[in-house]
Amino acid sequence: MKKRELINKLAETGLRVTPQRLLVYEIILKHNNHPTAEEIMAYVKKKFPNIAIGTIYKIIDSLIEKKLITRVKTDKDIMRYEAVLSHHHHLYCSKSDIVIDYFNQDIDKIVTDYFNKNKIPDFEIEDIKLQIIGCFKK
Amino acid sequence: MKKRELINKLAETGLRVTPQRLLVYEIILKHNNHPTAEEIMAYVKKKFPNIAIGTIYKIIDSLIEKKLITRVKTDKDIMRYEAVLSHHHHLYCSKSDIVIDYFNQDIDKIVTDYFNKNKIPDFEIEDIKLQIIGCFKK
DNA sequence: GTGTCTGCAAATTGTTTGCATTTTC
DNA sequence: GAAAATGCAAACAATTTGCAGACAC
Repeated sequence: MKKRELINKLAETGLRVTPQRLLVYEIILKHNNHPTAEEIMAYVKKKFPNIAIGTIYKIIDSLIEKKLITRVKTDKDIMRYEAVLSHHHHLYCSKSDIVIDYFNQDIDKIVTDYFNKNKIPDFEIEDIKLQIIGCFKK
Repeated sequence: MKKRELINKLAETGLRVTPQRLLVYEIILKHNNHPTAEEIMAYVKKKFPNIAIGTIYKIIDSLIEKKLITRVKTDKDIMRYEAVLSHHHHLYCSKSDIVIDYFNQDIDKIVTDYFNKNKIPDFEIEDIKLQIIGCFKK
């Protein structure tokens, strides 16, 4: 995605396009390791050494509110973030805290079809994500 | 589950059966709302007014280590806990921080069969859980 | 120029740690 | 009696808040 597009996406939401906010958005979008707030901070600091961690959190909150990014839940007690692109699942490494994106439209369809035929009583499904826990073979 | 069984389960793990630990285990087991540490604390305090929050965390850690309970992460940055019974999934309410257990062996089988036939390259699957996000119809 | 955003520091929240005392086995 | 668990307080880590000055629109 070009920088111009990012700027437009930000502007569309009504958020002001500040260089810090743009950079944070860019990092979360391009970094495919689901960075934590501290990791984002470290990157931003290279360009803006005076950035405050509070500002990072405020920017993150504003992006979540405008649905440009989402939180990722891991077992550990730290939040990670990702930019929502297309629908996907997560591979969780049971040995480390690593989370990898997993795209698979076949399984999406299988699961969606199943729940279309078999509704959960009194519950309106908005989204279904798979947490695939395991480990990487070396 | 009878109290006697709980005591046995605890004793089997090698953990010492103290009244505080037994009570915490009982609460997590019977409370089906995935209580937080603070919620557990509030319950335990009725019987042991001097209980310390640090003790609650130590007990929780010991139960997790012995695999009697597991962590559940929600959108908010708070840990919740549950006693692992049989394999199940979670319904996440998108409006509140509520998490409900969801048991369904049909979908378990469908998903497992799929991944038995379609392996993920370089990844050894240990478990698959569905995060079903949506909201409850009133 | 107005209202939003940043940077800074202090406050808050959830969790962990160290140690003396008590309890389980 | 030895090892482990509790209670308490202090430490820590992640996140939030309040506010003055700076910046986007």
